[in-house]
Amino acid sequence: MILRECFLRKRRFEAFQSSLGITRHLLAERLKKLVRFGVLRRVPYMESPKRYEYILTQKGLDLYPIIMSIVHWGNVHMVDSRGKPLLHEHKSCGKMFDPLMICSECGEPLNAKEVHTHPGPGARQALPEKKPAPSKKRSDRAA
Amino acid sequence: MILRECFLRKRRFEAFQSSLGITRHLLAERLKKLVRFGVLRRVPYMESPKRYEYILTQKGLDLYPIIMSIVHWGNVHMVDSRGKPLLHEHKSCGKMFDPLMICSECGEPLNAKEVHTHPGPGARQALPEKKPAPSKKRSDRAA
DNA sequence: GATTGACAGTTCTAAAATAGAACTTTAGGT
DNA sequence: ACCTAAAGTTCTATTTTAGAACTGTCAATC
Repeated sequence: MILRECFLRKRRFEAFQSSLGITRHLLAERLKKLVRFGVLRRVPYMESPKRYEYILTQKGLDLYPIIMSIVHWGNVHMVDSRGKPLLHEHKSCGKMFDPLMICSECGEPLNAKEVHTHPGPGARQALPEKKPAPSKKRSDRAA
Repeated sequence: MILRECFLRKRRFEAFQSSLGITRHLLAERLKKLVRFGVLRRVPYMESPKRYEYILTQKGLDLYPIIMSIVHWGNVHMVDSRGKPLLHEHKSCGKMFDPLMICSECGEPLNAKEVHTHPGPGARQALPEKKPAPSKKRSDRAA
């Protein structure tokens, strides 16, 4: 939710706090974490008293498709009779739009059933089993 | 993470538990919640002893773009030298791909700076202020 | 010149949520 | 008889979060 607000151009502590209703304590922690993760940058906008604002790094900006798809899901599945809570306008083409996820190779819209997943080179290994010895099988016992 | 596993075709309690390492208690709660929210359906696959599996509803399947974009973000920003943890193959075109989010109207890839957000008809009203009475101003006190 | 208000936090305690581990139930296998 | 599998439940200990008040620095106001 903090990130959603960031994409809505909110940048300051009080702004996040009042629009989210989150506790100040938690907000402070989350902001620290987001900065530590490199998603936000804490930049001073005023000296004495020192005041900071939080702005998205590139790593943070790259979260945009995630936020967009969440908002879109909400627009489809969490609506009441009144309609969508949030509309998006594409400045480049001037129209109200929905985000659409496509295949980078063929351009077709993606759906779960058409996709197969493979472990990549950076796949993390299966965790070392809690029961590493399947040695309980009688056949293994003797060995 | 439970949902990610769902999209990887995991459906059963033990399967989620062992691949996520989540506590069984928490897993049971989360699954209940996801069923309550209409994202998963709990369907018996065996009578006596009753055994259930959890499968995505349409509402759940519609979360796909969210999961995809999270995985993609991870592939870009959480990699070590080895490379991507997870690869996607598009069955329709046969190629390895990345998900790409575009504007439904003009087809151009989306980026945060090109989008303007408007409150829609279903926007929730601003919360009733905690300090509804700015009556602390002396001028109001007397009244 | 004392008070008020904005802003960005910090500090407390009480109330959830989660971790970690063992236990339960129904049934098949050996 | 004992073991295993599956899908949970139950328990205590630890962590997080909620909720509210407090701090410090400045500017503006009374």
